Amino acid sequence: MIGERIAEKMPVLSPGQKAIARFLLDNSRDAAFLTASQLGEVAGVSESTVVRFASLLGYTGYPQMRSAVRDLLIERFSTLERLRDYDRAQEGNYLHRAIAEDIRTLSEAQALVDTSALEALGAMIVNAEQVMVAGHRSSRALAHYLCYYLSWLFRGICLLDPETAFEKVANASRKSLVIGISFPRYTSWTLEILRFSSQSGMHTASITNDFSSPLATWSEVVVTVPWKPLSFIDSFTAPMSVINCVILAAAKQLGEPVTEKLERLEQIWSRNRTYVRPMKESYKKF
Amino acid sequence: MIGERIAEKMPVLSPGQKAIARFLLDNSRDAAFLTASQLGEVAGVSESTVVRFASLLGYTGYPQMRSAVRDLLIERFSTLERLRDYDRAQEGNYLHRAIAEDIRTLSEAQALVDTSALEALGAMIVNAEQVMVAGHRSSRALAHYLCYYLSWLFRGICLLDPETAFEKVANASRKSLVIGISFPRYTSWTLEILRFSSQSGMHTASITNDFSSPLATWSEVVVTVPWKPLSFIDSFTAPMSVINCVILAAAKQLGEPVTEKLERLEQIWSRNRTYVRPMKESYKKF
DNA sequence: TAAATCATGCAGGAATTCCTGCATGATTTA
DNA sequence: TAAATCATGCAGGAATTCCTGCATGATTTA
Repeated sequence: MIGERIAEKMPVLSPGQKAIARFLLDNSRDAAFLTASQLGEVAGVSESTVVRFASLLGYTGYPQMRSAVRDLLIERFSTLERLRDYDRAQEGNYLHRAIAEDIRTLSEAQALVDTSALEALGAMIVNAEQVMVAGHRSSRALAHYLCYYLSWLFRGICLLDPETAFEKVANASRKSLVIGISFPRYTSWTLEILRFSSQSGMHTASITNDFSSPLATWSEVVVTVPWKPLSFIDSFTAPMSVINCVILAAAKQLGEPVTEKLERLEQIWSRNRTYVRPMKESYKKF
Repeated sequence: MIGERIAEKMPVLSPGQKAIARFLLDNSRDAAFLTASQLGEVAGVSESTVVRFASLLGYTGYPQMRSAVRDLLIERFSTLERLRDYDRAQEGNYLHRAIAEDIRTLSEAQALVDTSALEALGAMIVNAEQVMVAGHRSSRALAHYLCYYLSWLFRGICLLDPETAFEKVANASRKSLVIGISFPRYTSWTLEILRFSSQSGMHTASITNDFSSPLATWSEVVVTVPWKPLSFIDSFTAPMSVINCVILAAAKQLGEPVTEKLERLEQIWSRNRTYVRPMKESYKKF
């Protein structure tokens, strides 16, 4: 596979060669048909550089590299054809089917998603003094994700953990919001937190699979997500997508300040080197 | 379109030309890549006949005809891709569109998913003495999810955290596996962990967006997931689905013991009241 | 700051691919 | 049956594409 060869050599590639690599990875469909000089042109380097790139990857020449790209393209093409012909679900191995199942659930989620509930939740988040998110076991991943992005935009975002959850809720203002995330089989912990919060007079919301969920009883706003387990796994693909929607809805309610906040974060990140530096410098490192 | 040109000329074609025409129509996928003499060979005629066939169809030369075949192929390819995309993107509000975008990315993931890489990763997990997962910031949600389910089936699963990550890796056996999860813009921390692990002689793998990812450099196995940000959010819907696949692949490699382990877990959960008791009883409670 | 190393483009020759005149044998027409 | 027409392959030249030595300027190292 050419992708692997590129990955392997990535650190030793020169800027021009990286340009070629990126073009190949992003546009393999078109690259499969280009001559060395054409590829050079679109990548902004000379024909020579392209040819040398091919031999650097271990091909005996440019034509051999192009064949590799072609094989890749043909394979993708056949996969697509096969998937179409045999209607997603049937064909492919168990991994393809697993993703197909997620796609189906997600389509359902799209059809069923309750926009007004999402926007209501968005508004609650914006107006809350503090937002606490409760999710346990597998749902904790979702809770973490939600908290992570909300904390880009809001203050007082907090991921509840079993050790201190009740204390945190007990000490929070009445104007705070507690969001519970749980899917069958619902964890007792999340339910207890939500009940306690609701009974303490706080605002509550839940992200769960259905209105019949026990969480719904203690929630002012319920965002439902169709949910289908995959073998023994819960498959949180659809909930993940809907949580994106929650974040977007909250951001939209917040309005203007979002851009400003994001810009400030950008500066902070670059000052603190949170992310890998862009290409050219990381190249130096190796 | 070339098909029409062929249809038009069909009655006046000689036997050799008909052989070419038939090959082109039946195998346009492969024909798009052949030279005149190669096409002649597979069709059982000489190069000359192929070239003359091209001009008979009204092309100025063989390369022009091949371009037409290529355009056809590319168009079919894009159509297939578009079909998968359900084109719901248009309708609905921004929340519907956000989910539609996720669906599209997921379809792409399904087409591109590298089954062999997933299974290789599954095997690595099964054979590792310990499995440590590194994910930071938004990717931490994914790392948590992966760890959570792996710990149902395997011992020695561990979610690395910034405080003790290097110490844990340094003390782990060489037979352990470190899995890095990161997407653009890659977090430095995850990269460092992976590099350190790889240089310490441990097994490494990564779940990332592309072979050109810096993580790929330090990974024996790379599982790629197409990844598209949604506004300012990363949208980990597709990665979430692929992580399900990783878990499934590992479970499948483990084989028989899975059922047994799950049954034991069931007993433990019910003994510890981890989950809310089934309907009837929980209903009484309220 | 100077020397060394490296990436890159250009140029020109090598290799490949394409095109076409001519010869040959098959098929059709008279 | 004989002449004419046609399809086809071969051969060799034209065009395109690929490859590599050399020079240049950038970057790194000492």
